[in-house]
Order: sequence, then C-alpha cells, then structure tokens
Amino acid sequence: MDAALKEPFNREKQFATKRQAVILAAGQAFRRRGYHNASMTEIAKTLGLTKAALYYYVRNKEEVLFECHLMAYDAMDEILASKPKGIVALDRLEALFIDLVEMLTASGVSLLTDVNSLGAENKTVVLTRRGKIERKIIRLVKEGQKDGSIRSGDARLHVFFFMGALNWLNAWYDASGRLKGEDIAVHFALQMRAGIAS
Amino acid sequence: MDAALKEPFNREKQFATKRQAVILAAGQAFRRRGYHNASMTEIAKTLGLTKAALYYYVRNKEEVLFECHLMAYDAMDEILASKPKGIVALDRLEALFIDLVEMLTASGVSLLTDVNSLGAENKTVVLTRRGKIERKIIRLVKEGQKDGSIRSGDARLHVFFFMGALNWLNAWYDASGRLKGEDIAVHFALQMRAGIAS
DNA sequence: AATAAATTTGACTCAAGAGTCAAATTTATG
DNA sequence: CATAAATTTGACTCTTGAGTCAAATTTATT
Repeated sequence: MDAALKEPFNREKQFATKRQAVILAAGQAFRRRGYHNASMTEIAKTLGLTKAALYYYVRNKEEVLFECHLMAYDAMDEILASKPKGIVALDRLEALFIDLVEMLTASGVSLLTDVNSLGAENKTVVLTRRGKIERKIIRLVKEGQKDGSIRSGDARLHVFFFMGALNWLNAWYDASGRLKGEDIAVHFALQMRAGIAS
Repeated sequence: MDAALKEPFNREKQFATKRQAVILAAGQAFRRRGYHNASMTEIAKTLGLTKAALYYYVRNKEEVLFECHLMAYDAMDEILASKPKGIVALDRLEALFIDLVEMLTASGVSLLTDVNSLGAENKTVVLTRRGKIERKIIRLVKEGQKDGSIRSGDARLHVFFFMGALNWLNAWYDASGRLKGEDIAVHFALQMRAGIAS
C-alpha cells in the first residue's frame, strides 16, 4: 500500500466518517427532543466533544438539520431503487414498506418532519426531495391500480395515509422497547397492504 | 335580562372567548411553522394585537402550547364519547375516524406533536391524556377482534399505524387546497377500515 | 525529537425572542 | 360627563443558545 496515495484519502475519509457521526447523533437528538430543544452543546456532549469541536465538522446547526433530512432521503432512495421489477405492484410496495420500516428502526437514521427550521433554500431542496420520493410511491400505487392489485381511489391519499404511519413511527418508536423493528415492519406492511389491496 | 346578573358573566365569557381565539391562532401558527419558529409577536400580529396584549390573556408561551394540546384532546374526547354503542366495533371505529378527520380538517383545531417543548409537568399531563385516548381506541380495536369484525394482531400496532395517518394529516393538510376535508375523511376511514378488517 | 498538520477547547460575542411594566387608551356604568 | 375597570401598547430587560477565535493539544511525518 503506497502511503502517499492512501493517506490523504484516509484523512478525508476519516473526516467524512466523523462528520456523518455528528449528523447521525444530531438526528437522534432532533428526533427525540426536537430541533430547537436539542442544543449543539448537548449533541457535542453525546459524542464526547465540546460544542466548538462540532463546528470543526459542520458550518452551522441548520446545515446539520439539512444533512439529517438528506441522510434519510438517501436511505429511502436506495431502498426505492433496489426494488426488483418482476412481481405485481402491490407486492413490490409491500417489500418496499418493510424495508423502509426496518431501515428506520434499525439504522439509526431519523426521518424528521421539521422542515420549517430550514432556510428557504434548504427547505426547497428537502421538500423537492420528499416530493420525488412521494411521487415514486404514488406511481407505484397507480401501477398497482392498473395491474389490478390495488383498489381504485386517489393514489395520493392512499400514499399519504401510510406515509403517516411511517412518519409517526419515528415519533413513538423506541429501540429499547419490547417491540422489535422487524416485527413492526411485518405488521405495518400487512396493514398497509390490506388498506389498499383490491 | 338582569344586567347585574348577566354582565359579570359576559365579561368572563368574553375574556374566555378571546383567550380561546388566542390559543386557536397560536395552534395554527405552531402547526404551520413549528412551536419555536412561531414567535409570540407573530401570533399577536395575526390577531391584530401586539405581543404585550397577548400576555393579558396567557401566562406564557408554554401555557399556550399546553392549551393547544388540551384543546385537541378535548375535541377528540368529545368525539370518542359520542359514539353510539350499538353496532359492531369496526363500524364504530370507522365512524369515529371519520369524525376525527373531519374535526381536524374543519375546526381549525391543531393536533400538535411537539410535546418536548413543554415543561415536565405539562408534558406528563399531555402524554397521559394522549395515552388515555390511545387506550380507548385500542380497547375498541380489541372489542372488534372479539366480535370478529377486526382481524387479529397487536392491537396497539393496529392503532399506531392509523393514528400516524391522523398526525401526518395535520402536517400536510391545507384547507385552501383542492382536497375537501370530508373527502379525505371518507377515504381515510375506508383505508383505515380495510387495513384491519377481518 | 522536531516540525507541521489536524483536532479540540475555553472563553468569549451576539442576536432573537420571551416576558415585564408603567402609562396610555378604550369601554362600560352611574 | 366623570369615573372606574378592562384592554392595549411602546419601550424596555433578561436569558438562552448559536456561532467565533486564538491558543492549546493531539497526531502524524521526517
């Protein structure tokens, strides 16, 4: 391994990793206590750092919130993209939903809803991103209505209904509780499915 | 009408009415922009008042948030209590859900989720209150599982799923949009029902 | 060990918004 | 109209937490 080649790469990589740790920890704090109730000092303490050290990794608090949103949407996009094309739309949607719930309960990634604490710029980006995801899922639902697996009705409302379950999950789910993420995923997927199946 | 009797009563009543208007307006602001993003000055301006005037009606901002929660739970309790006992549990649940959605879309009452901005005292009260409502609905679901109208499975999860839809509704619903609250109510009730029906 | 780069910190500044209060204004009553 | 109570306001204070920065400390490199 050529040190001259490897090390500058590792440096950046280490920095990026630590930065991600900051975003992740902040996300947890924002999810549990709310964006404004969670102070940077508090988040820093979680990581065994001081507030000033945090600012070595991020520009400001809003940027952290922004990155939290992006992190969640990246994870969702990945799941969205990984869905095989074979089967009937309802089955694909169910598999998708299971993956989403498992990701949210297992990965530590937080799906935040506070979009108003972002500046106009970032808010637009986040809402656009969310919109794209919603539209993909709506499209999937419409496919299902075409292939006969999903019953008719406003596809957008179909989706908003069960996306609510997903967002709300983030508010009440506690990893240390008795319910395992996997079980919730199976239950929720079934309920989601039954709610819109033909 | 005896003035001596009527007027002192009206005074209080007028005060209470104005106070409620403050709570309601604040609730809208909190829902749209978030508790911390909505300033008291801003809320006052909405009502054609100045911040200082607001403080004639309320002790502090937290109290307003607290009252917002209570207002929503009062409205929900009222609906919960009004449900006739006759029919099968699933039907009662559906009727209930329709009423809840219509209330949230029509009344201007906001179902807030920010419970962490409350002091320990008030937070406990609110969570207890929410817990009671959830438990009532869970009980109803269990009844349904007994009378055969609702399929088996963790009743708590059944409920958390569709309560998510309700909470999320508050985040995206816009009274000035194309979707009428009544239509959403019917759609959501159907989807809720299908999701847990036997 | 000496040097340089990366990382962390204590001790600050600063802004925003909650909350106060004495005085002004409005409303109701005799 | 005069008086008192209710309501509203402008002009404050105070707190909290975001964000900064020069200096200290740690880590890597020769």
